[in-house]
Amino acid sequence: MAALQKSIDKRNALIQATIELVNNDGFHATPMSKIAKMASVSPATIYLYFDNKQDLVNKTYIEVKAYYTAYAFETYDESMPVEVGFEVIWKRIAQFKIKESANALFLAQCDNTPMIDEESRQEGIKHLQPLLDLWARGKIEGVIKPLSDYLLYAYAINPLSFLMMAQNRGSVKLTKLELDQAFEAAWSSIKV
Amino acid sequence: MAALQKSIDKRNALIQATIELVNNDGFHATPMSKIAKMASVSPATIYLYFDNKQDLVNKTYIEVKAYYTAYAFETYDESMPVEVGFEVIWKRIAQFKIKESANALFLAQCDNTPMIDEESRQEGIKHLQPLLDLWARGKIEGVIKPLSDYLLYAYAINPLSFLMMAQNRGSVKLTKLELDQAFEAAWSSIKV
DNA sequence: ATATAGAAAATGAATGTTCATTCTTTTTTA
DNA sequence: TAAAAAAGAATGAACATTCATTTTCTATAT
Repeated sequence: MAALQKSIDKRNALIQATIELVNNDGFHATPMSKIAKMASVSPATIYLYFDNKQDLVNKTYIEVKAYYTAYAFETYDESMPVEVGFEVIWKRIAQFKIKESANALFLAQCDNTPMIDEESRQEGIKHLQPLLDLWARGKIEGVIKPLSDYLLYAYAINPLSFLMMAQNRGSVKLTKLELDQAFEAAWSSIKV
Repeated sequence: MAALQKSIDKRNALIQATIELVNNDGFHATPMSKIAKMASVSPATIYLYFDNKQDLVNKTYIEVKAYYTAYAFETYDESMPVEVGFEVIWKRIAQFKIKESANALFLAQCDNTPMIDEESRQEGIKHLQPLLDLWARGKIEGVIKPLSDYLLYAYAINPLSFLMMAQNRGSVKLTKLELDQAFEAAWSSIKV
């Protein structure tokens, strides 16, 4: 038990170090030795937990993605009206991008580069299903425009990623007002 | 004259090879030797045209960005009404993402990773000024919502990048209809 | 027009470093 | 005390960059 606990701590430390270093320097500019040092572990120890560098980053991606989607749907309930459901999910996602910005930044980087295996990427997409179901219901009820899921995502959700990245770079500071405005813009673009 | 011409050809070949290889493998997974081979040139020759690898990718970025913005504003004229001007620019940008997808993909990758120097990134942003001016005019005339430029960009322009990347990955195929729908969504989110 | 010397451009082969991964030994755990 | 976990040092490959030569240009003298 104590041993297992210790192992989990080490694994977590490795995952955290990977996120932070990849965020700062990018995947290929991050040596295993640096990850090990930041996790207070020998380089060789990494290979007790992961097969190799690619496996480490794939598993980190999947783990962060799972955390993200759990966070996103935390307060959502399928019995909510479409409009309410969308607002609830959208605001949780926004909150995630703000409060968990390191995690969010890591996901954005993974989604925008060839650093992740296509297989792991697919794995990550599945998790958004409840949102797709909500949109399907919204289309049937005539509340949401009959657009493809990709279009809905591009206008309703993805802009948050862009804003988060800009904020993280220091180019912009998202106020409460701007966040409300962003939600309005998102809703305007997909509502009937 | 003939010599200069030859030099420009080699430089272009190097830039093209950089774009293609970085798109496929990412910056740090692209060795200089591979770039040289694709450009039919010796590795040493790269250093006659660029200081080092970072300089090569910075210059490639700035060059592609300049091409992009020239393309975007090609058919725009400041005397146009705001609504028309926006549509004209938006559609040119869409066209660029579709017809010049390799260039567009390269820019997206640069904008979403730490691979480019902050200085080169700043350099690239300036070029969008005519669009910002158009928005300023639109706000004064009460045609466009009084949102920050980052918000406007996030909802009016950036979704195109997302759609382009998804299309490039084969996840979606943008039809003429979907492009029109995308424009409608973009306009809905920023118009008063 | 042609030949040629000197400069510029280009090359392939080194160089030295960095890094992922493995090996052998030591430490910790049960 | 034996098995598991961890460590640090070693290994070998990959890579950015440089070096020593060779090739190509160009401008001038014949």
